[in-house]
Amino acid sequence: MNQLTERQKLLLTLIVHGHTRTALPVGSKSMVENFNLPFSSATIRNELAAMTALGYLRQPHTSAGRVPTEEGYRFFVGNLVQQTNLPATTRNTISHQFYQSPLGLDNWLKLAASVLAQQSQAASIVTAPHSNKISFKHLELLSTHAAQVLMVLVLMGGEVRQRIFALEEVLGQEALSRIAQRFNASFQDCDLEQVSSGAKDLSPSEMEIYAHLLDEMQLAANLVTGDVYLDGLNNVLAEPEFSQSEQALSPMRLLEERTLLNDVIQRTVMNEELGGVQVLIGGEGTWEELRDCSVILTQYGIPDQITGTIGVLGPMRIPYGHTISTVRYLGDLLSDLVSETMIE
Amino acid sequence: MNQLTERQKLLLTLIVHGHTRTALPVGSKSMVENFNLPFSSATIRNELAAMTALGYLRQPHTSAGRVPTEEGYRFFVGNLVQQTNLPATTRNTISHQFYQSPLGLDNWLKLAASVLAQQSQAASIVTAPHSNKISFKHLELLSTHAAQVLMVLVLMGGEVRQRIFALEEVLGQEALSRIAQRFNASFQDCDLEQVSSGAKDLSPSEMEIYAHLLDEMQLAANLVTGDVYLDGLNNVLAEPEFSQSEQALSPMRLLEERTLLNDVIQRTVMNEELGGVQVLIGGEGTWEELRDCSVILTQYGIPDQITGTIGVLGPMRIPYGHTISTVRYLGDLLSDLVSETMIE
DNA sequence: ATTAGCACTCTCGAGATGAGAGTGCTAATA
DNA sequence: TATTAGCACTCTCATCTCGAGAGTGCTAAT
Repeated sequence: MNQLTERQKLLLTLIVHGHTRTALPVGSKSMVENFNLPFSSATIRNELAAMTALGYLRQPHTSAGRVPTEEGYRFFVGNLVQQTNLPATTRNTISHQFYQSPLGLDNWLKLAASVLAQQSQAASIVTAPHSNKISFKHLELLSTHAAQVLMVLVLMGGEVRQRIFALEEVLGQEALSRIAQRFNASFQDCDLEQVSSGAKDLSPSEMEIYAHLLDEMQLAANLVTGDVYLDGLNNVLAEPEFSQSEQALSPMRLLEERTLLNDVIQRTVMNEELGGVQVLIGGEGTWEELRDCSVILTQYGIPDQITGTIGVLGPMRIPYGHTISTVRYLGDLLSDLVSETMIE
Repeated sequence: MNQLTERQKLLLTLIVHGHTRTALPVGSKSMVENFNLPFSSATIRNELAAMTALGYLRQPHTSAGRVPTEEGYRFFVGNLVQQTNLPATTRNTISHQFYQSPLGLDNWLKLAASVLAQQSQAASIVTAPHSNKISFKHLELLSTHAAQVLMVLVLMGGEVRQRIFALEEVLGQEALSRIAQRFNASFQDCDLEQVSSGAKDLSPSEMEIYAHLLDEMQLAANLVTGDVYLDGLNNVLAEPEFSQSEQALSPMRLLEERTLLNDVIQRTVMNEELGGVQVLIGGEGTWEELRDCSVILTQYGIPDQITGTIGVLGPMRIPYGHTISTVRYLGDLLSDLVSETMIE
């Protein structure tokens, strides 16, 4: 690992900040002017040449200023970025909004997406929290119309799932309630496996209902269907690097297609740094669509029990310090909210 | 009302189609070539001049071809568009997808949005169906943790709403079930007004729960929170008229901001034509953001009971015939699905 | 090790130019 | 009278040139 001198680190930091602000390459002369540094532009040029050779900087063309490479950003985020805690006033404004918002997890998630988008001036992504291990909490069966039944299933963690189906035979509300009561008694706190092995002496109608119950739990376990809240798409579209609409399409696709998003989230949950916040810079060689983007993500919720993801997608020159802090703060906030409303 | 000759109608139709395909102004010479018409370009020029004077056509600049004006599109949609029914194979492909999709209204809505976006090559909008008159169907109270309670409320129409709150006093599951049972008995099929006037002899805890119940019903009645499913945003971004990212932002804002969307939907439900499908061309003087856009909407569900909206936002040169047919078909499909799963 | 100076390179915006497509008008034609 | 051929004219758009501006690398002096 090639170490940089302190002065080189300073220069890298300045270039990152400068380029973050202006979206333009930054050159030696302008650096001296703007930051009035204690050395001359020629000195800086020498340093920049060295860092370019090391792969941390890049020139869009001969005789332009320098721009950080992916490597450069990675080094910056790994070693140089300063972990500012969000100022107290900002924190208060945000938590106040949550306090004022109507109750309910989905409202909070929407709000989190909205706040994050506004704070980071980028696109935000919030996935609904999801129990890793599903377990049965409560079942309700309601007669709706003829043989049709509305099934409401409550899982550990407070996840509520509903399904409407029709039975072969018409059953009244009393009969349905009795069945629900029986299932509630036998499956209390059972996980998917226990429920699937625990069926005995069922009548045909009970068997049908049991099948739907099992199916719904399985669906919840795999949960391809988890809600995803997006906000601030226009922020990323407004960035100059995405001004040609083609360029903007690829990251947009990522946000719209669930599968890609899941892929990114799953592969990113590996290591723990920056207080659990993950930073993915420029696709990391894996995601061609993200060549010019960075993604900043964190998990929230209760580890190994019920977790969701909150994060941001923006241009590679996103203000890392502030964005990382914001993502972490909102992640912690959502974690608190989730554990408060958690069913034990 | 200025009537057009048959030939002028033909020419208008050709211009609309031509411009829909190419996004370019279409001129007299190219029309003769492409459609080999039985009259010369000079004749066409005369006609075009007349129609330009009438306000149906417009020249982006002197000596360019013609483009339909809002008026022109409106005339086209009002008198000239042919109501193609969707080809049977397309209909089958679509309904097959619904058949294959996992059960559940929200999945259907997502699917509808996705199918519509793909078919129309524009942005699709689907709002969740919403009961116009809220009425109580069933209440369930579950103890979660200490004094915390999960309330699950089922409304007529199968809408399920949930809320978590804490009581002053800790109540066991049995006590909660008893309260729920009592509420279920007294409020069966009551509407908001009846529920709000029907509270008598309540214990302090019951009073708390009752307040939450009432609040949740009120929330459902106003339903600012209704889910909206969007898809195909990239389709509209890909259109050449929105290639400068600024231009694209305004319609995007419309889609992201709930309020604007509701506004458009509400004001557009007036008259019935084209089989209930509404066509809003170029903002109609009211919505500046939609100057270059058209919106095609229809209501689905059961009129006056539970309704939602499905539609499309695209460039003004959207293929009206096909898009209108598609919106209508999907609206009908959703209506069927909703009434099938309707709670009486 | 740092810096002043200089020649050189590259982008970017401002005109200049010409091909192409389209128009309106006039006069001839069916 | 309706249609059409012909023509002069207009406007855009892509391409080109050209000079200003910003930045670089290198060399020689401090």
